[in-house]
Amino acid sequence: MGQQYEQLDEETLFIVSQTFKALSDPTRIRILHLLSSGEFSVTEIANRLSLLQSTVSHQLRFLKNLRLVKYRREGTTLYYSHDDEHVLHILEQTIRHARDH
Amino acid sequence: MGQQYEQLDEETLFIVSQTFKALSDPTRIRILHLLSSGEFSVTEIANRLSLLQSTVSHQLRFLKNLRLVKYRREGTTLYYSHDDEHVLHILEQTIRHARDH
DNA sequence: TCAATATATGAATATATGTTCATATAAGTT
DNA sequence: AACTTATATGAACATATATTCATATATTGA
Repeated sequence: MGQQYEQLDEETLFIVSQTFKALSDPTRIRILHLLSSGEFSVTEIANRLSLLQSTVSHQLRFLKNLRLVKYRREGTTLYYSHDDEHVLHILEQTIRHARDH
Repeated sequence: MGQQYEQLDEETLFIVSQTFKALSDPTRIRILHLLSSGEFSVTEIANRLSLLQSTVSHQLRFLKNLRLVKYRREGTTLYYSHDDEHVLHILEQTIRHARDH
């Protein structure tokens, strides 16, 4: 096996580092992990994870900029859900790996 | 499909965030990506990636603390190589994914 | 032991980042 | 329009982080 080494161009490097940066913060991990099980409003997320509404909102913006989450509106409520299967897969995979010590 | 949601304990959260933090920096990504193709000394890594020896050494220490790399000594030279197949797999997987836009 | 080479380390600095507080915006209801 | 509820935003702050410079350590060979 062993894939071949190929120089990383600036753009790829940027995308990859941004992707992992999104997954490097405990709060964002918790939010994404929660969203892996369904759709939740900002308030619901804050309540379930014992976080301030502002904190959740800021982090959701971060995740939305990277297109890792999306939302739909229902009245004044915004329901957030995940929007990147690949990244979610990597997260869940790593969580399982971490749990096995 | 759809795996079940399960609360993340502190330890798992820490391990997962640390792992992704290691992959969130462009310099560390470049080092790990280079090491995916073989064994290199600190000086070789610095030359190939146009980095200061000190920078490489600091980042290698970071990666070594997380057991993502290891080294063997030959005289005064330390040859570093990767030491975590799982993390390397995730990195290469994400690089390929990023390259497809 | 001295010199040369390879690597590690610590301090300093600049920058990035996460959270909090206060407040703004937006939609719905009366 | 006023009020309520849900969410977003901006500033301020504290902390974390990456890089650089100068220097220390370690190994080898003369």
